[in-house]
Amino acid sequence: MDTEKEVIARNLMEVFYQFSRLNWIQNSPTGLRHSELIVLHCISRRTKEGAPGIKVSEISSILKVTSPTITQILNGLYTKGLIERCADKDDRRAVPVRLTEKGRIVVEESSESFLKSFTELIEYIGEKPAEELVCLLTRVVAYFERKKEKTVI
Amino acid sequence: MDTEKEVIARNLMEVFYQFSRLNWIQNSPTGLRHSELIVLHCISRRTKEGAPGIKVSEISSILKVTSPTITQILNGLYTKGLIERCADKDDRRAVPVRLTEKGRIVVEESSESFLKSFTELIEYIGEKPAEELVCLLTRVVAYFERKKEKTVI
DNA sequence: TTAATATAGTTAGATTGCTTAACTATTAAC
DNA sequence: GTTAATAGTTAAGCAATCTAACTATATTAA
Repeated sequence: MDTEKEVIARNLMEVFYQFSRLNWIQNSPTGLRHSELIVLHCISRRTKEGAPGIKVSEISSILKVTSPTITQILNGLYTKGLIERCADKDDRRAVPVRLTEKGRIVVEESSESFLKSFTELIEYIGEKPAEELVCLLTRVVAYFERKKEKTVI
Repeated sequence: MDTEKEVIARNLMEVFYQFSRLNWIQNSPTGLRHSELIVLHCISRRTKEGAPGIKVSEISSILKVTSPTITQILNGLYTKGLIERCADKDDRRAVPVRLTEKGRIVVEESSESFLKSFTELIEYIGEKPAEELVCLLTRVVAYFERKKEKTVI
């Protein structure tokens, strides 16, 4: 006989699974992969803050993936002419990247449709519930990340 | 200048990203992949309901992946001795699968630790908030799945 | 100053989790 | 009986990572 908690736990697992297979990142008309879009936005965000570029290690750290992962994604974006690689004047090892004009256009367009998609989601579930969702998911993330640390030790 | 909704939208995107990269399926001591664990549990659930086995198409439908995906996972589980393939007496095409004794043991052990992990999560965020989370995520899933249908047409 | 250590990024290879295409055997519909 | 649909399988391909190994550069220690 399941306890109340066990029922909730099962429901959580199930909805987590469903979410895990969700395409909340919409497909790009320009044929970019999801990972590429995310990195593009990451670069855009940083350069909007006034930085001349963003380094592989910074993207890697922000997105919590390894730098070879970022390098491969950047290679794709570079091939598609959406980013350029610069030289860092303080550190010859570093390779800051920034958007090309083409990249900026792509980011702008996808930002708009992205934002539209999410503001509509907020309208769908309500503003207060959306804020609540952010809060709850943040705590879920915190729980599992702390659990992961414990497991490692 | 960002509107309130845009701020919430950004926060949602960010926490969705973090959540999507979360390992809420814990690693199996027996070296099983996450996908294998999920399929094992799917089989277990159905056979607990009294069915003699579950077909590829049923798993495929429940988990919302294609049948070649399921076949490949089943191949792995079969190799590891965790499932057996049966003959369907009504339809010679169908291949119902069920757990071996070994598979039952694996499912039992992982079910326990799985459930423990999630009941602790529920204790962490609270029972009412956990129920709220199920509800909210379910609506998020519904929103994006409906949005996907629209896009296809 | 030189040597040892650490760091930034890259390439290559491997794994996982899917998908689609093509196929065979079987079943259902006409 | 013939045609169309279905169940499952195999093979190949793609996306999204990771680790290992490497080179060049910067930092630290001797």
